[in-house]
Amino acid sequence: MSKVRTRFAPSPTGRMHVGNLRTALYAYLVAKHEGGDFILRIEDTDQERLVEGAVDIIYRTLAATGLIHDEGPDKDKGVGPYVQSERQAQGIYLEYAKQLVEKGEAYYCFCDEERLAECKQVIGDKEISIYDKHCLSLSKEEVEANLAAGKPYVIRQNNPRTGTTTFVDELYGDITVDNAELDDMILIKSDGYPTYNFANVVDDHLMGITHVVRGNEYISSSPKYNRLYEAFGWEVPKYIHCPLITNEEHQKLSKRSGHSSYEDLIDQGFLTEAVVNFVALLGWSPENDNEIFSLEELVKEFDYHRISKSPAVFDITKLKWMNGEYMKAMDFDKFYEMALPYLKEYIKSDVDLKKIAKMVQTRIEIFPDIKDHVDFFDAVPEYDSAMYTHKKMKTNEESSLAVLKELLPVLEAQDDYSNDALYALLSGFAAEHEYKNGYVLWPVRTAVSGKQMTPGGATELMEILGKEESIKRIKAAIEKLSN
RNA sequence: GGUUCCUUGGUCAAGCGGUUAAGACGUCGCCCUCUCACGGCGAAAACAGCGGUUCGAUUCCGCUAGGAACUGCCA
Repeated sequence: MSKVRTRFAPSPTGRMHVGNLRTALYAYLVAKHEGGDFILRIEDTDQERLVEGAVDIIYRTLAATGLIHDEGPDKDKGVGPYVQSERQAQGIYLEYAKQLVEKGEAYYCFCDEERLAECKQVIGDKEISIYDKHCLSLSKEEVEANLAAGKPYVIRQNNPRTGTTTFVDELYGDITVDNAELDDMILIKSDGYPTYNFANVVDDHLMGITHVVRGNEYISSSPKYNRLYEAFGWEVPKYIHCPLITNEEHQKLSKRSGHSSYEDLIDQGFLTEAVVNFVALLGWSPENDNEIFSLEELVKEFDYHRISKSPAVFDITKLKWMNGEYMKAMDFDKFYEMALPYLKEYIKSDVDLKKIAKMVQTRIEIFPDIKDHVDFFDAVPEYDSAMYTHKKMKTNEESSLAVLKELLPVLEAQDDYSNDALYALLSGFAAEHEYKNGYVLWPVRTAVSGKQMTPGGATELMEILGKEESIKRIKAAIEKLSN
């Protein structure tokens, strides 16, 4: 058994789509589970779709997610270059295409747009075109003459019209199609660049890729790739086609969903580890029912035979839950560091942000959730006094006013505003008056926060607010309730 | 339209001929509790339909329906 080699071969066209991220993850895991190599190859053969900076995004994303490649443009281990435009410049693809022409497996095509338009037909609302092998009949002399005249050309694969072609997918098994379905796809474009279809096969072979991990959308063109391998006499790699990731409407995840890329998710306050974990489980499940996996654990557990065949909906709600799990499990210092920018954005007053971070850590799923938890620290928001009425606490506006009035001098006399001291004070006060704790703590918490729910209890909040601010807020509440 | 693939609760999914059809998210209820959250316990919720094969089908086969992908000088 030779060493497993997989590759991730993205096009530098923008952000990292979550489908691509998962493909990269699976390719990485297939290799690493077997102690193999993971290779990065940049497929920039479409010069028109290139986006500046997109290659950097690819590098950054792989580094951030921990999908470290063993070989790539920046780490040549002898089968480079790892960027297709550079390989093109070396003439690699044209050379191999010519070999195919020699064998009669491919041919030059000089058809222009006008000629090609004749092959098009509209069925329903779709336009389809099947090339009619028009240029296959050109004699060698005619081809030479056209070439010499500098006529633009493409090189097409010459597929048979009869018989069938079968390829094997590790997950889907044997897939057979009629050769009549196989269009004579273009191998070399008129600008001299290879198409994905051709460059992929040539490079995967030249780079010694043993397992081709890619999206499901390539499954229908795989028979044509197989014919290429056979035409060259090359060994066909193992294919692993991953199921699609869809939106809630069961359609291809698009930019419009707002969370279609890894970078979108990070912008929205998700943690890299959670995104990787979540995406791993979209189309794959472990033998046990564990759901929280670090990348290292995934490497150990990942058996690609357990990848499922049906498409999976990207459920942002479950991702949020998972993110929350990572938030809670995170080392506090690290959490504090990451939460700080958010805390500072929503809290301008001089309070102990570390304490607030601690309160908030078990209550948020993504960082932006912090806002709703802390927006009362700077100032009590406008609120309805009806909030003082709480059935379970047996409180209402009148009882709250009475309690707060009674409590005010007690709180003014208190100097130790630590949570423990305050709690002892208030529960002592309640016991003394034969009140239930909630009967006094509910109005205090409401007075001090103006909110239905807060990241901590009344006394915890007062510890952070401090004596002066707490008293001020209680007084304001008495004022409000008195009107 | 053609080709190929897919089909277990709302979602992710286990299952690979005999099960009370796991587990998770979400939802709902209860407990804990100075609110909320965390945590604990529990509930509702699924084999697309129809035919075969079989002593026995969620599991195998076929058909139907639904969905998706491909059908580019994009990948």
